[in-house]
Amino acid sequence: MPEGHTLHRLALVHQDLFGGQELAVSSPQGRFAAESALVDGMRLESAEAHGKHLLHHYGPDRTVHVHLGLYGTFTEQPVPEPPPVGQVRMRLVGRTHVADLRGPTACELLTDEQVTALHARLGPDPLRDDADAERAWAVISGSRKTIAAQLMDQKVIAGVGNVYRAEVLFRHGIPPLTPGNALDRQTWDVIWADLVELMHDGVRVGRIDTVRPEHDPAITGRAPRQDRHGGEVYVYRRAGMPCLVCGTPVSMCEYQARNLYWCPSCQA
DNA sequence: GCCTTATGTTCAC
DNA sequence: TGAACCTAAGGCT
Repeated sequence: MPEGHTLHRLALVHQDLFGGQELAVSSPQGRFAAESALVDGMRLESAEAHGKHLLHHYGPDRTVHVHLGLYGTFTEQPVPEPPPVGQVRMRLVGRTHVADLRGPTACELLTDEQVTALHARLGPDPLRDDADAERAWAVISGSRKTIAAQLMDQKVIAGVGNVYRAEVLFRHGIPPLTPGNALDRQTWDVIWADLVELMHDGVRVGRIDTVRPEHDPAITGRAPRQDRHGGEVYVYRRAGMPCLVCGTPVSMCEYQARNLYWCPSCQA
């Protein structure tokens, strides 16, 4: 679930369901109890996302910061408020809906200064209007680190995760281990533009779909679709399965403690 | 039912 | 480099 598109979608949903309302904020599990008391009953002014970080702004020095990590979830349901099921770190209750947060890496109250610092340590986000792709290019093109490594570095570019990394590199035939300083400007422009489009699609649809219609296995019959990431993709988690474009088995290796997927033929 | 794995990050050594 | 965090889903028995 949680790459940048998930958090931006949550920000939109929360803005829609809770924005402008005074919320009952609690921590049924207890681990956020002391801090939730400091925003309980306050009006949610706005919700925003930057990369994989979600921010709920209640007022000066009253911003709740959430990072879902690998398996955190945020779920919404209509009122009335049901008894909490499992470990609910934070619960929001508004006029019409209840939202429960489970298993996050981070759920904490930030001062305005800390919010500023958070934004400052994150790179441009393809899903934000204020994103400056030039900043990311300056870092990438000036480094020998591979494009695969830099796409996952949140201070270089915010919101891209393992799925979008694998898919955007595949879609443009880029070998994952290409050093950043060996990429040409045009290739970077194409990567950025495609991330903007793919990730906006992800926000709209609520899952990651990257396969172009002409390669859709349901149409070409080349391979069964695999759904474990929630959408339809070219190479992510398809190791050993035939490439949807050329039929070569998809490669995988462990790279910097994450699985890296690519087509050895299309991305030679 | 049990085991493995995961779209992520931080911290200790 | 590896462990910790601590949840859910899928595959297996």
